[in-house]
Amino acid sequence: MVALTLPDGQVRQYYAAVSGADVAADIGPGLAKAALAIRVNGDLWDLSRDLGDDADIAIVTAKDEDAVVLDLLRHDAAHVLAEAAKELYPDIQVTIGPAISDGFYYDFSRDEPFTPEDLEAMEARMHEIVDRNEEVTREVWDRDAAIELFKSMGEHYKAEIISEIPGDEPITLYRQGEFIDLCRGPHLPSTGKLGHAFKLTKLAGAYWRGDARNEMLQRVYGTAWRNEKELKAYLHRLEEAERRDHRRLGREMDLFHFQEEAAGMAFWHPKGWTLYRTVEAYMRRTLEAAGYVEVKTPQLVDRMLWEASGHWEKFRENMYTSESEERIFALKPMNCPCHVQIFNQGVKSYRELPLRMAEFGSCHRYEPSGSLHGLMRVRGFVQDDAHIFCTEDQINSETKQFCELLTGIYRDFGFEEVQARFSDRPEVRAGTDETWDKAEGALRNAVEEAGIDYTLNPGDGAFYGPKLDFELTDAIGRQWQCGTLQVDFVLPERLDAEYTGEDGARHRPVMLHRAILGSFERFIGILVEQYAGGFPLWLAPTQVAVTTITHDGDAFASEVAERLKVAGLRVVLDTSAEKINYKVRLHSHAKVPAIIAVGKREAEDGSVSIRRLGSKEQQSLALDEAVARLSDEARAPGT
RNA sequence: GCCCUCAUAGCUCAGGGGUAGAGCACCCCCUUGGUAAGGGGGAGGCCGAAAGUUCGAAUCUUUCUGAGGGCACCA
Repeated sequence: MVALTLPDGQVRQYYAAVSGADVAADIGPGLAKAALAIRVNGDLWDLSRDLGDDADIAIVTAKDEDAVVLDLLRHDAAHVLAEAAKELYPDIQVTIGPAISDGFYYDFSRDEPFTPEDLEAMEARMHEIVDRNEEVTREVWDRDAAIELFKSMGEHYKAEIISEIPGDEPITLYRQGEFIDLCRGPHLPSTGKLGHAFKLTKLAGAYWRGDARNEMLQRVYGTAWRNEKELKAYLHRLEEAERRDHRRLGREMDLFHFQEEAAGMAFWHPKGWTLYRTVEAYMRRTLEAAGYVEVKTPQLVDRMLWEASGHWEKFRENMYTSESEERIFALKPMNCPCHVQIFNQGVKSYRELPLRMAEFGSCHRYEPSGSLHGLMRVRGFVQDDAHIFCTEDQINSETKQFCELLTGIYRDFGFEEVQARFSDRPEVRAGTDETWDKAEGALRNAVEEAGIDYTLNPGDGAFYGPKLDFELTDAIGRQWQCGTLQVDFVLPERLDAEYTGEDGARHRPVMLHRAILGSFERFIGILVEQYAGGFPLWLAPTQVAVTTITHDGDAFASEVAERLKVAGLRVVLDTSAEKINYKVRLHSHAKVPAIIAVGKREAEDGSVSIRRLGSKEQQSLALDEAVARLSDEARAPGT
């Protein structure tokens, strides 16, 4: 006899073996129809599986927790895709096909590449398979028999996967129609349950087992949802992301461009550079207020220094080099060794610590061509870098201060949500356990006291010290890793940094490597996407457009523009012979936050009509009042 | 770096073995119109680069470069 306890506490007793489907049917025909899977003592099972023992159970339907249902659905979609692919191209090998966020993929091995037409054909076949409503059955196989089966089908990848499944795990195969696949499950009871709210989205290459030394497989990506409405919402989300794409907006708003001759390095246009300088000025001000000193170090440094710092050995492949006077120089990929050189000038006393040394350091790194991505991944960039030289005892307070500085800065840029990832000691590391204890404890305390949510990343610290990585969340929920704080015991040693302590003896300082924006390029890319180009007044490259309705307003418009400029605002004056409708449209497209229109009326009474970006409303104000309000709003944080 | 796709005017794109086309943007003229496109005219391209096939290549082939989507990488 089996006793099954439902979520509401009700206990059902069965004398014969029952499956989840049986129980659902027993409870009611509606549930039987809606049932997708069953939860058995917390684990998700197929409906067809026999429930052997007493258990707490819950029938899973489409109404259940999003993540669970969507995962089931997407995993099934991957199987249906594989079935479709096998039907259409019998010569291919299937490998793996998991559910991922927003969808699923399946990796295939095939000599001939898939074409976009193949993608359409596979999608069409998937819909057919759903309509066939094939029953999905679970089978437990003997390991060797399963390996033989897949080998006989020419599915060598599958055979390889089976042979690596731990011995104590059962080998389960799922059959739907003619298609049989190795899978942990669970699956929906039949292919019809998938429904039609899915779409194949893209073709891509992917290495077998994610290793670049292996064969490149062909990956087919798709998205799958419970219903058409959700699918549409998802596609809409993609459009929204595309609308915000900084590469597109960068061109449309005339902020920057890239070209072949300098792949991965931005050409900043006047408007983009204005934005850049605004961000830079803000950072300079904020860092100075936080007790940093700013420095500037050389771009091109002899390899001797990189050898001493250890970069030459570890990162040489990614460094640009140049030769002259029979010496090899490298464009700096980081600023830290140079900062230590400044620290090392003269004799440092403990009284000078913590020494917070900042640089807007222009760095170059050779990034693989395939990884370049607009401003987000570039080869030439400027870090908002700084190194804090301090004692071990100061790690705690410096970290805490840093966390506060960072959240304040993110907030000023409109990012409220910050998450941290805390990476502690790796297996192979420098420094004593005692020092690591101290450093880890300091970082963890600080991030907690700063009220930042954090997750643990055990063993992922740098060999020279633990670190905190900071992620901010943007307006459409995407996360970007920008800030970092790394404790370093090694570099001061390698480059022989020291200070005289209270005891008169020489000591090694600890170095905290830290950045908040990460790189200006990337951060500005994120800002563009965050605001979809519609910047708050203080950041907008052009803050006010002064437009005229008729030429009667030209003289007054010039006066208005001049007044605004004197008040420190970035203004364009548009006295062209276009109609006001056209001008409003033009400057709205340019995402100018404030459009002022002046005509005869305004010229006569010395007022202006202001229209804010995104609003259809106009506000009529006296010129003085308008200048005061706009310049007040345009004031950058900290000024 | 690897796989797939792409590269035609400033932008978005059409065309396609017989030396190029639209809309917007740009310039000029007319229009002075009260809040998201008034009208007319003009200028603008060696069709990403190189080689090959061909009587003839923007079009076909190959290589290269760059871009897009992934994978790998990301001190």
